[in-house]
Amino acid sequence: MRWSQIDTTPCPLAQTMAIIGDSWTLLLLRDAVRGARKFEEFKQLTGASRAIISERLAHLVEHGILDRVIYQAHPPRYEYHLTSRGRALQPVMMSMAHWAETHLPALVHPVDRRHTVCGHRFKPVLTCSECGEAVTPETVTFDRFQAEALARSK
Amino acid sequence: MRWSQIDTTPCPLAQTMAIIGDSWTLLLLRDAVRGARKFEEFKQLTGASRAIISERLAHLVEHGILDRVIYQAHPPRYEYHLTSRGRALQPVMMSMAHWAETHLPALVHPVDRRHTVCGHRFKPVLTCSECGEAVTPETVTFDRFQAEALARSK
DNA sequence: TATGTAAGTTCATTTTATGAACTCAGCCTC
DNA sequence: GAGGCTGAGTTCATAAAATGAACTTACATA
Repeated sequence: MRWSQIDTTPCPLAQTMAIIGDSWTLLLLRDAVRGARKFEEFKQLTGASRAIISERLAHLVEHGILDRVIYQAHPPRYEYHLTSRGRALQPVMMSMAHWAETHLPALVHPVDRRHTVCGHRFKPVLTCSECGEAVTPETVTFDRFQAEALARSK
Repeated sequence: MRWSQIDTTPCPLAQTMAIIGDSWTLLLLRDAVRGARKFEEFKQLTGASRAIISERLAHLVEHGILDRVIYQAHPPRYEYHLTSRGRALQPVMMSMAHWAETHLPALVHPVDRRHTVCGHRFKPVLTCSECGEAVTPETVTFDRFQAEALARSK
């Protein structure tokens, strides 16, 4: 199977990877969250080539993660704005960043991540929508996944 | 800049992507969480080519995400087990899967994700370690990121 | 008139991915 | 004891993607 056909599988992880799992794409989103808007800003901040930036921005626009809005008519110039769907990827990015801070402390700089509701510097904690307690790898089960894995591995 | 040099930057997101951001790698981890252990299981479940599986598993072992343990001496046969560092990536995968469920409902099957502490089917919610309230894109700031973005874009 | 800027596109070269076939070492069956 | 089967790979030719540099277009500024 080709990676380019990964978006034909109904797995939510595969679908998400099909949209944001390319090399550079998540860094474009990181910079969009940091406030980048323009083509040259993305180029500067990520360090990727123009062709990649061009292709990946178009891909994100196509999937409703970014909006391409004209900000000057002559000559046409565009900015890329995060949509609400794009902003909704922030938990993914925070989880990834927090994993690196915890498990690769020597390789990364610390992040000054503050919660404006309480004003504190915080760590992101994944919790259960029903009971509010933290969810850990030991306290979660994926019945359907496990059933499928068993079925497929036969 | 080449993607293969992305691991030289101190950004936590870039570091995480350098380890799990390759095509197929996250699907290998997904299947490891679902219980896959053996080379042929990973091949079956992901659909990637042998060369890719071989290379990516070695990469994950090298970065301490998987352990390669021998389970038969003659001929040598290995299993790949998630390490605690690997299991710690579950919040990342849950956030990604939940994003797809919310924003691409037509493309993915639902996930039966249960919290064993309370027994309920739940949605993962990212909360603040300090006040316990949900963290949304609107209630988080990244001062250091924003300062750097400004500095670099000058 | 010359230089600069923004957002791309094009192109030649280098790197990766893909699928099929091959390997190796033992096991299982007839 | 010959032939096939299993598991975990490796090798190879071909196809696809990434890279960096140069080019383009349409204006603005000196």
